Amino acid sequence: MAAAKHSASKRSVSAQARRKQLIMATIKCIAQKGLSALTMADITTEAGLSQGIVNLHFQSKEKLLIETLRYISDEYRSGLDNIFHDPKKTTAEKITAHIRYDFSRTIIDRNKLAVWFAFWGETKSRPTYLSICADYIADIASNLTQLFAQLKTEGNYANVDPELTCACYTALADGLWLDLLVTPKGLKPKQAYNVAMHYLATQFPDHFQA
Amino acid sequence: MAAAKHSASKRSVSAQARRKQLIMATIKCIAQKGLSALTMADITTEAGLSQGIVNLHFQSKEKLLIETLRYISDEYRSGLDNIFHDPKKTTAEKITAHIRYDFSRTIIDRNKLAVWFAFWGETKSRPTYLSICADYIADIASNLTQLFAQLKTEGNYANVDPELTCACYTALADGLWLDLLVTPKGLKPKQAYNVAMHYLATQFPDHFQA
DNA sequence: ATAGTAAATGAATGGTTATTCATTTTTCGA
DNA sequence: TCGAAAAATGAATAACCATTCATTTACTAT
Repeated sequence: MAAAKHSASKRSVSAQARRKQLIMATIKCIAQKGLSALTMADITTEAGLSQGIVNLHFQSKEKLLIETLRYISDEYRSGLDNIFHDPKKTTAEKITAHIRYDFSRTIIDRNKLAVWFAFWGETKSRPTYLSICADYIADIASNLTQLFAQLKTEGNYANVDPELTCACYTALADGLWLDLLVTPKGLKPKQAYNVAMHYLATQFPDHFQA
Repeated sequence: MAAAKHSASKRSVSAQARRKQLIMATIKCIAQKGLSALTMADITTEAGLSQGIVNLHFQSKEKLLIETLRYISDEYRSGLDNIFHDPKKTTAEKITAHIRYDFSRTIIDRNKLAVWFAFWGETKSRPTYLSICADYIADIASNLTQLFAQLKTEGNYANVDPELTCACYTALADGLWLDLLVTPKGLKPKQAYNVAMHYLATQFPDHFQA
């Protein structure tokens, strides 16, 4: 009856979809107000739902925050896993895809960057946040080190230390993300990508260009 | 009278010293509890003073936080300024000193790192935090780029792009700080220093060793 | 259609916390 | 030594906010 029922308005949405809707609203609100000024009312208003909805679906604010961190963490990790396990790509192509991904629109969305750093800023005092972060970091470092080790063999790069290169690239990417967040007018995504490539070119000059 | 009057106990301290005492307590508390759970009571208890003291010296909690960010920001910047303006150092020595400083005990104190990242996580929503950060970042980048440009000339490094090298080193250092904060058991200060040196060695191999 | 169930609402509650300010303590010049 | 001014205190206040739950609304199976 009547006009079209557009979008996920009001009811008639699965519990999972509602949870995701709330997580999205949380990401937006953290970016807009910061973790420390964030209220339940902000989140539910942003989601266009009622006050009590978060407690209904997540029990508490703290649990919603943890699920939000887990959401962006899983999203990031799964994107990289797809690249790592893609049988159609060579080692060098996987590395290129990894870096492209690190500076793609999905990942360097400033709302999401704000969420990353908001949580990182609290890890020292919140063991749960820390363990979620430590978890995916170890996972990714292991894959990337392996890729660098393979390329070292394939390309006869005698002087490359895969672990060191991985530590350096990882730190560099984190730092570039920070720059993209705090100096959005100073550094553009494309430039950040170029900086990352510039470093890789120093390690694997036959495969990557600055 | 009786026994000795040790340390800055209770009264008889200049306004400036009291302000610094409160800033120090704030740094410790942010590291312990995080920005979002931080209360005035935490800070005043840590300082061993009364409830109302922060409002007396800083007017509000927000102003204390801003002064705290400014404090660590100024401390960091002034240390680098001394190095940059030291007439007894060659260009290469200044760069080495800069990196040593970036990974020295004063700077990578985990309490202070926690404060840096706590504020960075909020910069998107707090223009004041952002402007304090953006300010010192621009300052330091300008000095460091200049040092790299000089060394390029002095050492005939035709392929070095001083601005790119500065952007890369700066991001790398930020990322390594983050690692030191979130994975203290994974990365030690000395290793972080080595990673930074490893990058510089790719740019100025005759002056720095990986 | 309808009853029964699940989802959502939002006003009320209770705990927390920044800020205020009347009072107390300390300092210091005369 | 004394008195005025400055510094510090901490109990009281008022605002805020996460959570609860009785009630309402929507969905589904019969």
